[in-house]
Amino acid sequence: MRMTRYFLPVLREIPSEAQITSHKLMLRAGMIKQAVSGIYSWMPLGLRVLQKIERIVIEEQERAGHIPLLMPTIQPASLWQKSGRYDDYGEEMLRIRDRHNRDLLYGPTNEELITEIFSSHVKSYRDLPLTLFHIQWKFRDEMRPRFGVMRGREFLMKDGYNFDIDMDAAIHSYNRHMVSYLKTYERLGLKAIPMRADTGPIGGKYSHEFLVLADTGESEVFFDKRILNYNFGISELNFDDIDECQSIVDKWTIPYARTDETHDQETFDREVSQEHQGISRAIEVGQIFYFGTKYSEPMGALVTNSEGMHVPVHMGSHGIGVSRLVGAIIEAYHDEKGIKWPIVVAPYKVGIINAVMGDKESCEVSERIYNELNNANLEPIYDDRDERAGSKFNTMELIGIPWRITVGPRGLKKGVVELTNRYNGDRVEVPTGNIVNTMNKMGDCILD
RNA sequence: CGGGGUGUAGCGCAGUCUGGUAGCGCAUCAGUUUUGGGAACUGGAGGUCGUUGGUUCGAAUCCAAUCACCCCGACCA
Repeated sequence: MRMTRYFLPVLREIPSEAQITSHKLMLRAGMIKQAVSGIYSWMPLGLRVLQKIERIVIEEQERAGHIPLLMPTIQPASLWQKSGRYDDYGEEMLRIRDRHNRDLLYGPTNEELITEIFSSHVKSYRDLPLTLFHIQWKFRDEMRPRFGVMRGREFLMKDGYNFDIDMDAAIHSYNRHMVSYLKTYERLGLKAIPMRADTGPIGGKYSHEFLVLADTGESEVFFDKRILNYNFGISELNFDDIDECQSIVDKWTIPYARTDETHDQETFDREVSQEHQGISRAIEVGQIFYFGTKYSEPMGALVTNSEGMHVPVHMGSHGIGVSRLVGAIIEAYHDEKGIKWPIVVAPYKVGIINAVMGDKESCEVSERIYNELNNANLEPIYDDRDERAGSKFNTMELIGIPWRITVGPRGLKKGVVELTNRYNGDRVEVPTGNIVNTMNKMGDCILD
């Protein structure tokens, strides 16, 4: 992308509405624009990041065997009346009425809708297990939205729902989700710790929240610090292997890790020695639930089991806050100059700075490098604006592009351009020829 | 929803106490000179001072109502 043709409304000054780092940086980097309290437009740069995260989430879901579909944002009130949640959900649910006076709502979650879909098509245990998911905008009319996309009213969420024949099978689905979530967060460059959680309005007995430690987090968490050394790794695993999933879940959930809702100081002291006790603020980036037949019973989601009996399916639901993750990643990856995107979610991978627009050779070499990187799918963004070099450096650092190639007469005299790593500041001079090779050799080392 | 704060140009702010018809920095537009860490000069454009009503000869300024946004709390992916 050429900056002269792009729409990148960066701000030099921090809008007064923002308090926390990620919100300030998202506004300054021109990623979002508030439409009204807790509701944002995603500007081109922000959208690219959002979509990259979405892509990773989808890939990991499909890898775990979960099936994508897409449900609407608007739902009929009647479904929620059937489950009994229409009255329970309260003011957080945005209720709407259409021209025929029918009661609708902007979905805060989709248990009812998915159960309806499931029950009208699945009748036999032979079709189980089944896990369906989608990534869709949700709306929860928070009393007090804040922190930008971290706590908006409208938010993008991946929510998935598993259907199993009995509790044992559903627990495996629960475990499978935990494993795939751990993998997803790790790919995104985040250390997310599963913590025992309250089930809230979703209901049920089993639930874990995934929390990323950050000073600006909304929850206070208590955990065994040794969990921080755990690495999921990228090794292949079989999501259908019940024992393998269970052992991973055990490893991650046996050490003490709880939010303030479920924290118990006595247990904490008994299970974790003083030196290993960790207390921190944290951002919740996902949650998984097993709730059995809470929805399948009232909504009549029955299947025939192997004995020919009609039984309600066992269900769970699972959410990843996709739009919130954008903020969470920035909280984890930034410095005083701006964002430092992990390369897997970076909106562009390489920024090209033409340091002297008046210099003919600089322009030619910049153009050539831009075209080469583009053709190699290395997602370059070329700052071809007629600006001072300093201004371009600052913009590139603010928007967090992982690699920067600086082209200018100083280097070109020696036949080199400067390659700078946003993550650690390392810079090397590289020959102007075959930049694509050089970049490919650099690999994905930004998460290390 | 309780408590507090703020609304003045795209962004950041001053002016409000003490009423006299709006200003600064950045951004923006034109031109010239510049050009490796947010350039300089010259000239220009841009504001129903959140909204409505009131007081007054006169309101950004005083009074009232209202709306919006932000912060602290209680609640949530």
